[in-house]
Amino acid sequence: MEQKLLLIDGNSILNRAFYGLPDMTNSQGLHTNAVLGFLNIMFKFLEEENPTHLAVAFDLKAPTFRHKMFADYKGTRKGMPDELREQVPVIREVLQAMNIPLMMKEGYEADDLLGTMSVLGEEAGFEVKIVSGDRDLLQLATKKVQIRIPKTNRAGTVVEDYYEDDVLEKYQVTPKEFIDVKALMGDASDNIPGIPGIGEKTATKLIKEFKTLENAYAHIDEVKPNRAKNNLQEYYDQGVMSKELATIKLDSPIDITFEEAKLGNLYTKEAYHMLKELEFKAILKRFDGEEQEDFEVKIKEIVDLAEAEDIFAKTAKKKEAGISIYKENDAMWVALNTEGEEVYLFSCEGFGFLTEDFLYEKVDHLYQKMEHVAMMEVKEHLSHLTINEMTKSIFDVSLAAYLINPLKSTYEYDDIARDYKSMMLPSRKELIDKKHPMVSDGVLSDAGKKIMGYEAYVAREAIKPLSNKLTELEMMDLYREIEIPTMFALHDMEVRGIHVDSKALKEYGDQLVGRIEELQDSIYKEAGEEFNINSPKQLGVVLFEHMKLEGAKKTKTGYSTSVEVLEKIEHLYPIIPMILEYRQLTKLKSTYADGLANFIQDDQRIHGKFNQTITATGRISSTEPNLQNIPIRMELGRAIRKVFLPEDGYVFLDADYSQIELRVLAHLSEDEKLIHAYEENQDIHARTASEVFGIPMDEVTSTQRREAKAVNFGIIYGLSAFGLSQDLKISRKQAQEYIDRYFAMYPRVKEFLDGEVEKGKTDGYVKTMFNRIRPIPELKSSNFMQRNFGERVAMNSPIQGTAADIIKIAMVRVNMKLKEKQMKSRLLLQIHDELLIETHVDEFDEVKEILKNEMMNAASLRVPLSIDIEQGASWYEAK
DNA sequence: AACCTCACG
DNA sequence: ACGTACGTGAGGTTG
Repeated sequence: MEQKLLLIDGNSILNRAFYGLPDMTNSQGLHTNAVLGFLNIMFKFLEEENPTHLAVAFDLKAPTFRHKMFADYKGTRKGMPDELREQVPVIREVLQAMNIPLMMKEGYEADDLLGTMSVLGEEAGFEVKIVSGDRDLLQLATKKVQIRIPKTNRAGTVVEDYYEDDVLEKYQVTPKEFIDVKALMGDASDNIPGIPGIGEKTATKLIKEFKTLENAYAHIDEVKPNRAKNNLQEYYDQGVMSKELATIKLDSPIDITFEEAKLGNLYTKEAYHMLKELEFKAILKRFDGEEQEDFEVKIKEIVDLAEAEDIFAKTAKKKEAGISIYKENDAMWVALNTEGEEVYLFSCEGFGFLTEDFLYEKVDHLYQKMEHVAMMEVKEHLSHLTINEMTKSIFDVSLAAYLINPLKSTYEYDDIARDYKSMMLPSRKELIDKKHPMVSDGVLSDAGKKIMGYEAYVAREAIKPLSNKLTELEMMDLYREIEIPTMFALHDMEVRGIHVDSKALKEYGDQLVGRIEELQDSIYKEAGEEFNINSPKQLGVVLFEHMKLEGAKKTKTGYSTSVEVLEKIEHLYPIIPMILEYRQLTKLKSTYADGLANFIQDDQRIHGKFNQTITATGRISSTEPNLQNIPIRMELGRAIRKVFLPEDGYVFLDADYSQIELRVLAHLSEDEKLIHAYEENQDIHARTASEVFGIPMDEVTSTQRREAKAVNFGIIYGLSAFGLSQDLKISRKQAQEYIDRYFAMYPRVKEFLDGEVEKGKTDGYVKTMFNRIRPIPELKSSNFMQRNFGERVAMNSPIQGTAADIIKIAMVRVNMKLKEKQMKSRLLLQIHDELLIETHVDEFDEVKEILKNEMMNAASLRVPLSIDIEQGASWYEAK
């Protein structure tokens, strides 16, 4: 069998992988995307080529000949970003752990080592494949040496392959001549100067004609065009030097032998442990069973009533337990862990002796007796438990983990185990698929048992590390006093739901359809063709190519057809306002009219979900459906609020904070002017206008007030001149002037914002008034944009987050007050700075008092909190 | 699944 | 020179 040698251009592939994959870190904060990408590419080629030998070449860090020589020639070679730099030693170690030989030599580039090795390999009778992201290596192609260049585009990875003939076909020169082409045209990225004025076209033409640089010079009189001739004459020395630089050395010292490069067992213990630390789960799967030392819990199944009683009785005497509850249809399971790896699994599948009520009662009892009962997502189980805001033993693992790092997308047991116990467990997603469901035929599957076992075990194991971390970050009060009670308020809102008049909603939708069809016809007529107006792609082509409208702006994939673009040309073409209206109406129809209708339950109410572990700032999020983005700004959309109705005998009371974020800013910054303005209950936007424009309050025009309002908003968002200029449609210079003047008038605000950015940089996170943290990894990024973003986040998060804390407190207190007093009125919705109460008519005044009281006193700030309350027979009227 | 667009605070 | 306002969720199209 023929021997095959696979050579990998380490730096080049690592580089490709780094830029090809989104930023990624393991739980230690080590960047890992380049290493993962590299390994994936390597495995892909190993599988495709099935080589007998393998080696990877790297540049050594020391500056090499080429770069030293031209370090000043064309600026400096771009240093690699830190996020990539830290991954270089990692991939080397991983490869070494896999027994893959590395070729590295001071004074030689990876290119030179690859070139030399490929020549040696070919001479020794190998078929040679070189994998690189770099076209420079094409000069190494022969009939036996193939250069393979993987390219990532959308769709996946495509590989360009080059034997000698392929180079000739694509570039019209042989691999050796390719060097001369490069000597003429130069290569900025490689600091090869080339000959000025000669680009790829001319270079190729000259080399096709003269074969080499030297020969072209020898026949300088025949060189055309004139510019090339003159420059070649003048810069010939530079050309010779460029050729030298462009030539890959084929006589470099090679430290490894073919014997060493022989492909052996990649899947070593060391490699396994390294990959585990890198948290490359998918790659770990390649390792054989022996290496898969997956941690397993010992599950003991209990179906006997007496035994169950006994276990729960004994458990109740202990301090801590971890529990997992799973329900599907009529069956229900409970996993319980109190120590070690032993997990009891109680099931009431079908006709067991254990019942659902029994198990919930037992769990409830544990909450009364034990110090800590740990579970994930406790809110999902509250309907069956009697625990309440006062229950001290509730330990919600998901909530605790969210507070410690609110940036994660999931808080499942495997995430918790990895982050707080350094354990790599198979995830729910890995254990469950279509072939392996959680439950089949009413019986909990092996995968299901495993998952529940892990959940109970991890929940208990996580109590200490999570508590310690919360204490260390001084977030225990936030957890106990705000988040746990908030969980109950959210659960109450989910259970209550909000009444929607489905008939009125249907009528609203029907009324839209008529107008949508009219608009569609007019648009087709205007465009002179029929197309899918909902497709931005088709719409862009119709508007800016077929109809040749001006004002086209491109996005990555085509033309932008966003409102900002269309509004600019709204008055020039009749089709544009039609499209804008069409967009508006179809949005209302699909997302709201039809969308909401799908969620109306048998009780004629929509029971949306309120999520507590989603946002980075501590806000609540709303899904299935989203009840926090029901239209209000435009009248037509706002009308949909007429279908949200209180029950008979009730009215809506809607209370919202007035400018809570600006008030928070006044408090946090301690700016006396701002504080004073709020103490005096002044019109804050007019006041800002007066300060910024240097005019008396009563001379502020409406335009000036509007602009000042935008500045105030901008401050909260982490102001940029660009953003403000966009919003106000003024020049960036003008916007910058507003900002400068604002900060001159409110110096403490400036100090505060700068201070937050500083804190973010030193601590890695910023905090709210109630110690909620928001980590900002972007502040450490080497990417300008990312860092900028991080700075804005550092300015915004303490403000938005503190406001979120305050309304959570108010929400909890209002909800508890209504429950304590056993009132009929109930809290239905929270929309960031607003609470909606379905208020019994007999309780109207009392509820209003409660709202005022609890909302205004939720936090004590340097400025008063102020609220607006409205009432109505529908949400529309109450706003 | 990614992108665009747009609804809200 | 870079290309941006902060925080969300959903529907439609397209690959």
